[in-house]
Amino acid sequence: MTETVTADTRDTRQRILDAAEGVFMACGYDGASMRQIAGDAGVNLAAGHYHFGSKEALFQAVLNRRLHVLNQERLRVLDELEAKAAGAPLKPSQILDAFFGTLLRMAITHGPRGQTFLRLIGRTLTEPSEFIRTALSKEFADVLERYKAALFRALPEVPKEEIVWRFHFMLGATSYAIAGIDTLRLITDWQTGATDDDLERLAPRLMSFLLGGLRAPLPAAPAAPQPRGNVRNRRKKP
Amino acid sequence: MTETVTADTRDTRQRILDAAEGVFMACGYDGASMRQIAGDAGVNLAAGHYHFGSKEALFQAVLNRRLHVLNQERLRVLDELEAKAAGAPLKPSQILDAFFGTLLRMAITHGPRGQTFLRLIGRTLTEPSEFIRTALSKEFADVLERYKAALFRALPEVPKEEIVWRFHFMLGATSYAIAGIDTLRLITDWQTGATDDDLERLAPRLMSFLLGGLRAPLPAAPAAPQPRGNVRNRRKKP
DNA sequence: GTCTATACCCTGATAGAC
DNA sequence: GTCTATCAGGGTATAGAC
Repeated sequence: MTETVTADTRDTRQRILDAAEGVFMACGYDGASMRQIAGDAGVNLAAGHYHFGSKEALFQAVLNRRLHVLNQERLRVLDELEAKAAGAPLKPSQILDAFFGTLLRMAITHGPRGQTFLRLIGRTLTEPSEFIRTALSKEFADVLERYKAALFRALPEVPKEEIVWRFHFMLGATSYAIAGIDTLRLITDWQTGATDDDLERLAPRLMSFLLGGLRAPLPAAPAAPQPRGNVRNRRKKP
Repeated sequence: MTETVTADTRDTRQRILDAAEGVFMACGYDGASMRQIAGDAGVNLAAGHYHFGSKEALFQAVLNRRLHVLNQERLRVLDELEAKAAGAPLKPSQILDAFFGTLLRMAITHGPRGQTFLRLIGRTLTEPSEFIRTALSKEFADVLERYKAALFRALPEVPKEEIVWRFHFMLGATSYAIAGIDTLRLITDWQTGATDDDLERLAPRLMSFLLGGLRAPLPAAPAAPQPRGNVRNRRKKP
């Protein structure tokens, strides 16, 4: 907490970040406009550009502000688990809880803002813009590497390639569940009875599902498509 | 095939639809522009509005063109399975294959265009715009109702609410896996060795994962958070 | 019926006064 | 550091030529 910035400045930046978080969450990156963000934040349009330089940079700032602490926490929890295990492989459920549970817990403990960010994360992982992919890739590199390694050790009988795919699927189920916590209900037209504390009810259900998927029996043939009519599994590799 | 429209007209409409499919897939709804679509299609900017009325209507047309036949096929396959079962409940794996397998198979048999559409579907399910939700809700209503019922019968020991949630998660894992079939690889920075026939390798892996998740053991306590340090499961209900 | 040209608005971004 | 005024470009939609 140096005093390179005045208290007033910090407030402005913070207000812009908070407003941007909400607008990006509600409208997506393309759908959001700097004007609306500035309006919601109660600041001038130019303030956003002054403090962050561009819309892209603002988006990255919004993302990193919470994503970084989330991923640091994920690393810390994993460190703790591995220290306690003293060299023994962790249980898959421990690893999943450290990765996905930490995410959900953070959203709960951070109140409504945390939920907003959680949904922003869910949406963002599906946005394919180049710069977003770059930003996420950088931010996630260490964490994914560590967790990937932990899963390899935890499931030595499962081919690594399969674990990677399943991590992929788990990420998808999670971001989708999070992003659509109030959206998908309309698509599917199902009343899940959820009202306000969706997150606390979501967590255990999601974790069970993920664990079941991760530990599922391997697909019939290791790398061959299902026995159907027109398979084309000729590889081009020599 | 009446001749209310000339062959040339049909080509224009088709070209616009094909171009729109690609652009919407690549940029999302908000990110796509009518100018780019018209450019890719080799038609004038106004042609899109003439043939479809608006950007929203064009998007719906792109969606429904293939989504409708997909969902009809899903219903047909389910009918067939249930007829063959003669009143007995289906196996969960059959139901999942009818729903998700049909999707993946359609993408394969329709060639590169099918893959483009597949990814568009994946992206679209995460778009929160009001009109998209409405369109999807209408298009999916029957299919989801039928498959939901089939799953209830197939898994009588699992609470219905839980099945609904897990269907939700499966949709997420699938759309994400599909939408990110070449996107996520960059985020995760993993080489999965996949090149061209990702889809055929994806299908069996995904199906195993989904089935494992669907059949996972139920969460410990029906509606209580996991036993952790700082649980706050005091409900506000009286 | 089909396409061309254009209108009109909103976007992100900037320069310069305060 | 903050704000006003403005820019150039791209957004959707439409009036009117063929």
